[in-house]
Amino acid sequence: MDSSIIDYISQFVKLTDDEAEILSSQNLFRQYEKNEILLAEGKYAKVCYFIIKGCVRSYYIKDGEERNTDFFFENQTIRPVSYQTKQPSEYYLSCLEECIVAIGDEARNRKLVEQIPKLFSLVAKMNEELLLQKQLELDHFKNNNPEERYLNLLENKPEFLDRIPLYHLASYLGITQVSLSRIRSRILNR
Amino acid sequence: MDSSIIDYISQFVKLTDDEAEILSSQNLFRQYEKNEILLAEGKYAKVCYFIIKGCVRSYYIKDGEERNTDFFFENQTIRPVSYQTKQPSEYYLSCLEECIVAIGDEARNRKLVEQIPKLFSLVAKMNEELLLQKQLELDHFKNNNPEERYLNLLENKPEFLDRIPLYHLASYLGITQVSLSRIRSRILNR
DNA sequence: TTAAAAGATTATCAAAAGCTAATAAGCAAC
DNA sequence: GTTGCTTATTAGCTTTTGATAATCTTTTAA
Repeated sequence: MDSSIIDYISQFVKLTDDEAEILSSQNLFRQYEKNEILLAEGKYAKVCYFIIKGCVRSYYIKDGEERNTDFFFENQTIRPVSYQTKQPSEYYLSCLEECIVAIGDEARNRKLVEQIPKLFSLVAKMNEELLLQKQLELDHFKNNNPEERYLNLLENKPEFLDRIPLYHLASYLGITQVSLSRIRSRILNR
Repeated sequence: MDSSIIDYISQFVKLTDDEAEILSSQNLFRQYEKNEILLAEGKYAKVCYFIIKGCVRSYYIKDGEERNTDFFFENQTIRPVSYQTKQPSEYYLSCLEECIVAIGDEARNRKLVEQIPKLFSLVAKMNEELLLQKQLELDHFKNNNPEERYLNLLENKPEFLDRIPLYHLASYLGITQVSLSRIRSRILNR
């Protein structure tokens, strides 16, 4: 049994042995191939994900082109917008690498929170933190040009550069692949 | 007594008369002049705000220039990043107009949630919703050019155009004032 | 090992944004 | 009114990005 989830949650709240047992017995693991789709546009997200291993890419289609919005790695939770809104998803979730993922559907999640009430405030805390990060990310994006944003990525998320192809990073940075390539060469020749 | 807060909360959860009474008796109102600073960079945010009347601008300084991050109007809650993180604020909050604001410090807020427990899940719900909005806002910002972003503002937040000077909107749109002016004339002559 | 596919860079040209400065319009105070 | 201050537009020039196409490199699979 993989203990990633228990380890992850234990960073934030103390779990009793019973609670840890509940968690580890409840979780459902699945393996996905590279490029396999977890969630497609138009579908309803019935589940949340916790990545044990691998990398998941979130994107949507604008003018026929994929626009990447997020990349998720090990020990990250994916709670699709569609899971929250109960509306058809506007986003795709697709595996950038072969992935091992823990999956929780709504009934399972609700039952878990009933059995371990402290999970409720943990989720609230995590959402607060996520909200904060999104705010900072948006502010940064608005007030820095593409070159600054690329340098910021190099500095703060080097794993993105290691594991994600540049042509995917380009739309994540809000620019074209060609422009990103020019920025990189501009930085090199300086 | 102003009933904005009660009315606002009642949209989301049913309040008993007792609970409404607790809320309306607890709240502290303050009036601020135009251009008065609610929170300055480097200060600790000890309180949250709920705007009864007026408009508050959030900004920070980059390269000596003000960069606007948000504008808050009537019936909006401001929960400063610094209030959440307990770190000195990187943002300013300043009144764009004369304002009437309800203020709640941490002790008061905590006590309120104790007396009216359903407020806890309300706040959690609101944070979820805010997170969703920020995600959409960020995605939109990344994948639309300045002209599209301006048109989107016209379409979806016309009150911004009515109540906020263009030179403040420019940095909110991630461009210069001059560029915004060009975009506007480009749209007109078409 | 070789061919095909995927990923990255370079070149050219047009469109848009930044920078700076000048000008114009709107509005409040005297 | 007219003076000053704030807000908005316009102009000239430079830099950057977008669009498209061609080329080069790396990875994958036969």
